[in-house]
Amino acid sequence: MKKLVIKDIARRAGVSESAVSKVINNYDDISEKTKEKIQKIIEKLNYRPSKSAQILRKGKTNTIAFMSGRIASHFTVEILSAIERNTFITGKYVHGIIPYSTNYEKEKMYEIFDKILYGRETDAVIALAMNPDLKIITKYKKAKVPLILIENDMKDAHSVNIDNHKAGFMAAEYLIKKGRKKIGLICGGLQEGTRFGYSYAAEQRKAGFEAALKKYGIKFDNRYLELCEHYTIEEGMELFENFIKKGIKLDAIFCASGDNTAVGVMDKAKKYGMKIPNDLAVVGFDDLMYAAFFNPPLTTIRQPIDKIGSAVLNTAIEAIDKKLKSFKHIIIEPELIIRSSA
Amino acid sequence: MKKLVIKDIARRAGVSESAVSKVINNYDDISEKTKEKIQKIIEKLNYRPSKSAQILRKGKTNTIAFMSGRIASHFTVEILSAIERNTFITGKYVHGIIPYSTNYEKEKMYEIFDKILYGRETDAVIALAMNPDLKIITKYKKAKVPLILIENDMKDAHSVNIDNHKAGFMAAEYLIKKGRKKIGLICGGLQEGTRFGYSYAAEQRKAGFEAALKKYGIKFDNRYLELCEHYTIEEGMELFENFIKKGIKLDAIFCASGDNTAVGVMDKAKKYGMKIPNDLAVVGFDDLMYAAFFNPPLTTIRQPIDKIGSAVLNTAIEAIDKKLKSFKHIIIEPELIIRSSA
DNA sequence: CTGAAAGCGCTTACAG
DNA sequence: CTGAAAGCGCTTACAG
Repeated sequence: MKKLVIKDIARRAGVSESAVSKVINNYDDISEKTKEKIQKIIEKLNYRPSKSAQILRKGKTNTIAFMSGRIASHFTVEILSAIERNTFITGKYVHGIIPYSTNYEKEKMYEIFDKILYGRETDAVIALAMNPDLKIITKYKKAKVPLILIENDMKDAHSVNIDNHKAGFMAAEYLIKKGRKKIGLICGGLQEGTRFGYSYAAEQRKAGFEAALKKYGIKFDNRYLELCEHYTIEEGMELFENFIKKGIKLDAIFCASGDNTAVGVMDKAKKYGMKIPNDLAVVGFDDLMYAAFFNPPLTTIRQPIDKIGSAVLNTAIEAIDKKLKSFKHIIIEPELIIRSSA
Repeated sequence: MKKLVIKDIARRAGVSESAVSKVINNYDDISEKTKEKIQKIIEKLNYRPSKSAQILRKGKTNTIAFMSGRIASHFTVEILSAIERNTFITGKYVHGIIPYSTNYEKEKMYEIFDKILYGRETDAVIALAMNPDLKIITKYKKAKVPLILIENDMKDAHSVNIDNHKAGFMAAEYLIKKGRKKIGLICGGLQEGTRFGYSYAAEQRKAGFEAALKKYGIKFDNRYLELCEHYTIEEGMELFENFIKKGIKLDAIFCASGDNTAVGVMDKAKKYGMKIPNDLAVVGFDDLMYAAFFNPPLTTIRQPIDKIGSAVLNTAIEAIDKKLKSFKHIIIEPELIIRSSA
């Protein structure tokens, strides 16, 4: 089966390739009659223009990169899916979102940033929980390739975040008002040198958490902090045991690192004979779709995923279309979802 | 910032574009000396070849399509992620897997199949739980674009499946041996006309389920069957209530439609005051990463996702490299994971 | 080992 | 309104 090219259509229709191209691209400097004739042949032969040829010629890929540590993370997926839903709504970049995962490796992250930029692979980049240095930001700015950060905020790039400070504050304040005194914090992205590096969002959550403690006159004991790296259920279990090993008896834990961690914490705490929330109150982060079905149902901070998704995609589209004079920094309100775990 | 092209590199190195191309493509008919000189300049200027130009010229996209109803489904994600992990292992098609979602619409599915094929968008297509007609299969075969089906099986396409018949059998037999007599079945993909259409995998699961019943002399009452369409937790709740409404009192339910359904069923059953597993045993399907943390922990059929992922990717790669003389039909063993819900 | 030339399949000014 | 021509940025025979 020979591949169909524009010349084949032109020949059969008895017109020029330009004419066919005009039909493909919906230009209007073409007569209705010719247009119809060409359309019929295109449909009959099921012709579609070669994507790569179009990209090469137009210099526009109609494609947006979505970078994350890995797509398998359920939070990542919910974000990606929200973006996808919004492509259907706007009709733009449908099937044009390409996932790139850094495998949580910093080097790979830089490689991908470079590859996309210099290889002109996509029209824009959406980066979830990525913490590139200023050099990357500047390169993208200079090359005028829009970069939209989620869970990060830098002056010379667009960004969409929830109010992480407020989220941390809300969680802590809720626990304090419930009478909890010894509140542990599990948080990722607080240390530069590690595999997972620094996260702006995490820092904000911690700051908000501490602000609430301070407001109510509670001093934050640094031993009440455990650092998260992998964001898995298993790590939540380990981290809970770290508190035990340190001989610390908490009456609450705020898992700023996400619901996965909270699931692990609850599971392990129960194995130590603790009742949740009586002996230990647990608050998660994200509100995964399963949060209401864990044992007990998880109290958590909801990230309004769909709002984030639409803000991100719209910003990307506007930036690609050069409708943005300056960098957008969108803040979305988090929400405390109260269930049974706290 | 002017975009760097091969000519720039050639000029700076004082060589021809061909020479640069040879370095990019790792050809060896070039002297070490020239090669090094060119490499240095490429590195210094951070040059990357234009992907679309390469694709256009080489006729190979280095890209594989991954089709599914939507990527947001957690099962889909786990499969996609397994494929992704395997791209890192093989070093092939890294960041070359492009998700296409049909939004569960049959028409969109056909549109995507055509678009990919005629627009030469990818080198191969992996289709999860898609049920295209013979015409599509034949078109792909003729065009020699490899098509790998997951959760479906057709003569003229590659496929990777678990043994769904056995899975259905295992689930039913386990419940019967536990003394359950009135076993309900929730299953998707059994009806052509609907939005979600027919699924080969679902049919097999049901057949296996019925085979076990038959073996133990239990007659399957058709009122014990509820049809699933959306595979969500909420639908699981509804479907459970359908049994109640029909006045049917079951002592077990096998959710062949997946763990999500099982979660919904358990939740609603508890609201009706039933104890799980005492009053109602529930078996799910998939073994999602959260399955052990629901209330109670879910007994379920595990799909060995990573095995599926590597089988799928390897088949795709082999097929693209034309190493396959005939269509591969890979069957992977399912596994019954016993926890507390049954 | 090196490079000039053709061409992949389109789109875009431009002339008519 | 129509079409001839140039060119997007590469790679691939091929001649030397």
